Order: sequence, then C-alpha cells, then structure tokens
Amino acid sequence: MQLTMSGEYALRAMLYMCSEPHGTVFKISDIAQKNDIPDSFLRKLVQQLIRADLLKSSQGKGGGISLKVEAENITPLDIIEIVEGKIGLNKCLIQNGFCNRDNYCSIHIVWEEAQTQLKDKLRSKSMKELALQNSQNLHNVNNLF
Amino acid sequence: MQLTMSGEYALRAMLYMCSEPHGTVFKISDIAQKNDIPDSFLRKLVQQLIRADLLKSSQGKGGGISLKVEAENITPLDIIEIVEGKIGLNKCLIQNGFCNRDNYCSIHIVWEEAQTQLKDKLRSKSMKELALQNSQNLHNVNNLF
DNA sequence: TTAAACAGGATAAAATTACTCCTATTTGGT
DNA sequence: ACCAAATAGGAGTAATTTTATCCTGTTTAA
Repeated sequence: MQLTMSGEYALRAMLYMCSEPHGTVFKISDIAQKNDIPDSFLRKLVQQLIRADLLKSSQGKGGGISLKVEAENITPLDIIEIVEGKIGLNKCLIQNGFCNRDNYCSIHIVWEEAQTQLKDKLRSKSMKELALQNSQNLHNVNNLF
Repeated sequence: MQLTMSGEYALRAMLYMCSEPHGTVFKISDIAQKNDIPDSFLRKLVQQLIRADLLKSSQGKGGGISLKVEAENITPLDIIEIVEGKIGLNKCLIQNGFCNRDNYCSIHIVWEEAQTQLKDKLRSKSMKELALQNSQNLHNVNNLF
C-alpha cells in the first residue's frame, strides 16, 4: 500500500521540470543528477511519460526532453498512474470477478470510497501549483539561516 | 499501492467472525474453507491477530479461535495494519530521512493529507457495522430470485 | 564524421509476496 | 495412558514485482 520508487522518481522529475518555464528543454542525465534518481532508471520512466504524451523529446546533439502538456494541466495522479498503472486500492476494484463477494460485500464500498477520495486528493493540485509552492518553501527555508 | 492478499484474507476472516455473536468459537480450517482462503496461510494471519490481541485461541480438541475484542471496537484499519504493517502511502511518511526534501517538498503535504484521509475512512465503520450491512445485503440479493 | 543526446529491448539482482511444510504442544474424550 | 483434534511456531520455497543496468540502435547539430 505504498508508492513505488517509479512513482517517487517520476514525481520528483516532473516537479523539477514544472518549476521552469514551459518550453524549457532538459537533459535526462541532468534531471537525474539533481534529483537523486538513477540515470538509466529515469530514462525508462521518461519513455513512459513520453508515450503518455505528457513529455516530448528531441534526439541528437542539443536534444532533450520538455513538457508537452502545460504544468497547470498535469496532476500528481496523472504521473503516478502513468508509471505505476491505474490506482487500485483493492484487487476487487480493478480485476472484475476477482472476488465473488462483489454483490454484497460491505467492505468493497469502503474501498471504493477510499479510492475515490485518494484519487481526488492526488489531483486536487496541479504540478504548477506544487512547483510554485515548492520554490516558495525552499526560499523560506533558506532565509532562516 | 494496493492491499495485499494478507490484508484481503484477514479482512474476510474477521468479517466472517464478526458476523456471529461475540464468544462464538471458530475453527481456522472452517473459516478458510468458507472464505476461499488457503488454510495454512490463514493460520499465519491468525497468529498475528492473536499476538495483536484482537483474537484469542484455545488449543486441543474442541478448541479454536474467537474474538477477544468486541466487533464494535474493531475497524478495518486495525486489521490491515496488523497484518500489513502501518499504512504509509509514501516512504517519506514512515522512513524519516528517506528523502532530504522533507523540509520544503510540497508533494509531501499532499501525501500526508491523503494518508490521513485514507486512514480515517478505513476506521469510519466498525467490523460489526460492516458485518451487519453484509448480511443485510446478502439477504437482499437472495430475495431478488 | 563525430559526439551528444534519446529509444528500446533484454536481462539481472534484490525484495516482497504468497504461500507450504514439518514438528511441537495442548486438550478433551475413551 | 492413549488418541485424535486443534492451535503454535519456525523454516523454507516458489512466484512475482520492483529496481534497476546494459547494450545496441537511431537521430541530429556542429
């Protein structure tokens, strides 16, 4: 019942990219280094984010990756579901027929509500908002010393 | 980001026990059979529930297991956390120092809120309530035919 | 032509999950 | 005393998932 490293890394990378103006081009190795993400692992995650049309890339010298969608229109939920698959708190919520109790199971409903609530929370703020808040927090922390 | 079979099985078993009057003694093999749970696996889960003082057991012929705590005072969250460990949606919420961004990370807060909300939902109904609702649902389903 | 960048497939190591098995130990009944 | 029925608990194992790494392309600017 926990975010995997894929989700963690993807969020870090995307938050980093969403902190810069739209259109900025990043090198994967740079993002990896600045966010403590294994380089080759991040490449795989980036591939998924590109296939999902959240990022775009250009190859060759001077190439790199950049946001395809505006940061205002990306949520943590989007990112997580791309690299980890759709959120499903309980198997019976995604695998139809997993459990023959679906019809009457009172716990099923609890999971359904919990999941709706979780997904709502994870899309309640855009990556842009989160990136802005992040730099503001960072600014405050630095000014303490 | 999903309940494991341990959690699933433990919930099934407990819901089954909470449907009967307090004090009822059950055989593990019976619970396993009636709820599609591998017998030897359930034994391990029961051991954990006993150590956590949710169940008690008596050995020997005529022995078995029974609720130690009243079903009104047990929540799904209790059960899940016993067999799966404390819920931690993100590593940084349980492993202090996992990520050096804690101070300022805006996503950390999202996870914190999401987790609080999830835990609240998972303890919003007692196993007694859920068991009652279950038998009522079952009754309705049967009466359709 | 070369060096810098991403693309993608295969594979491997580590961790976790989902079990099983075997040997106690306890207890009621004969 | 003995047996059968029940849980106790440790060890081990198979399957799956996670967390990567590596290697061989392909693209492109200079």
